[in-house]
Amino acid sequence: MTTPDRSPCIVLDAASPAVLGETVMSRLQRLATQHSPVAAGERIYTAGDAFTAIYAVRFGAIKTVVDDSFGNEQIMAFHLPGEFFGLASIHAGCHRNTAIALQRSAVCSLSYQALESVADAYPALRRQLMRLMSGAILSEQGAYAAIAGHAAPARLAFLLLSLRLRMARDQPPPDRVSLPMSRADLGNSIGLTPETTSRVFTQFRRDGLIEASGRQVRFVNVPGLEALADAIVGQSGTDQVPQNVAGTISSGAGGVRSQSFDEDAS
Amino acid sequence: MTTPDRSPCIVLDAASPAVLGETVMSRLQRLATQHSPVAAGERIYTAGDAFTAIYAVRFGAIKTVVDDSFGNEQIMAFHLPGEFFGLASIHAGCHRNTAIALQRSAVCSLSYQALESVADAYPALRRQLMRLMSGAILSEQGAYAAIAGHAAPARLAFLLLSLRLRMARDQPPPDRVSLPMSRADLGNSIGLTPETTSRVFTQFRRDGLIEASGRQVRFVNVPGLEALADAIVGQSGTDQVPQNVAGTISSGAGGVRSQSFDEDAS
DNA sequence: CGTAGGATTGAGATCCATCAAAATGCGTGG
DNA sequence: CCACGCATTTTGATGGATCTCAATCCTACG
Repeated sequence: MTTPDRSPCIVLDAASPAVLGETVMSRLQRLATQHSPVAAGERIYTAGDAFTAIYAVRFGAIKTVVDDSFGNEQIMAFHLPGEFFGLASIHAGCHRNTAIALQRSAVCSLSYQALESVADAYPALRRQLMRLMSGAILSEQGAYAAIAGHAAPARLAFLLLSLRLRMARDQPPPDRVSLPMSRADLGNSIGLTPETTSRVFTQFRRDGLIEASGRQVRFVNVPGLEALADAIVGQSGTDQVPQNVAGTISSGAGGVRSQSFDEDAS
Repeated sequence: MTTPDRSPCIVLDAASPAVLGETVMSRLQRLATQHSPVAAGERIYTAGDAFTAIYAVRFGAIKTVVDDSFGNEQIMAFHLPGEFFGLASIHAGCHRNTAIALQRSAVCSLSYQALESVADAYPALRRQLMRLMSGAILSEQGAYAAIAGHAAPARLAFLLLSLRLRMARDQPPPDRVSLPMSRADLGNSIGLTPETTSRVFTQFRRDGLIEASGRQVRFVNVPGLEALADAIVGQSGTDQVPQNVAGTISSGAGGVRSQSFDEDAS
């Protein structure tokens, strides 16, 4: 599974040398391990495994899940290309969730021990790591607010809009997206049954909000969806970048963007 | 509000000098600012404020909330003595939630800039900070799993058990606890209305799981509550420390323990 | 072409929010 | 010490939203 790293990890490509410097970048690239693609359904790591590295998605899509006593799976988050996962496991020293590929996917891993060494030497990297972790907390909070005390349409609208923004890494938000996950997974992640999820989909279709056939979704009326999701996101509706902070965009819910290593305006 | 720091912050007291060393400890204590107690309902910080420091609870109890478009408040988490809050705001550079005292409380703040400086000099502190952040992600995940697709009794049982463990910082779990928050807040944090929350309380009373009068709660049948909450926590029921990692315990949901600065077995 | 898994739709039951009202607790002031 | 007023808690009745069970349809894939 651990192949020699030919092409540099896309995640590290995304990181701006302007922020971290060429030296840090090259050191980071050396400690990144490319993994060969895995098929849909394959596990990247399993709950209970020793924690040794954090992961980033190169292509495909990953879900992180936990299982309850009865074996029911609860999806914690989806992780799209350029996003990190496995950060929650630093604390415990072993993985607290299981990472499963939703489709043919490839990830790269950053040895946490090595990452610590490099970070010891480069404060700038350390700060980016802190921001990355903080962004993960923020994402969780957004997802939490999304499902706590909100109706099914609001939850689904929120999730779809979030996925739409995250699927286009830098491009303007696309009209059409190809969802990497089933209706069941989509619903599970926001606390809905597959049936209810499907029903809300057809309702959205009837209301002219989207066109959907299978996993292909076309966003027809984005403002309409946003009106539904606004009950969740709050903060005056527009989820704009706060101010002129050395900042990046944080999607309301979902994965942790590697963009956190970026610096767009500086 | 910012008074000279007389007594060392309880949070830093909890940090083990054995891990960080006396030098780091004294530097940390110097950058910690004690704040005078605030009354119930007072805000520690408000969403939109510039982010300058992370906070820890000395005594009392804090809730962090976000407001949706309609002004409805959604409680993200409760923070009990010894726990940190405000970590989600590192990413954005400004606070993304509002921290409100549930009762007369005191907090201390750690200037983030100063914290970074000290962390630059002391790798051990940096690692503890990373574990602290990771623990926050873990807590959010636990809370998320708790409310996603679970019935009201399971959610409330989970929350009560979590609060019970966290109210006793090191002592064995107490039979009786005095909840710092109203039924409404209790319910809001797990996506329930005050009425439903009250009903589940009476149901728990009828079933002999707890005795409750006002905010005083006596845990009569802990295994019974755990059976309800087990549908959430999963992981083979017992939430034990993973292995012989340089690890600490992470309560399933809620705040971030300052215990993260501790090292019990090493 | 046939099968299997996913998606959709339907009917019924259940859970929870809502609206409404009564009861309890608590601080204040008489 | 008691009475009052307000907030919180509790309880009830009702309706709506979502889950469950079940069947059908669709699509992808062998």
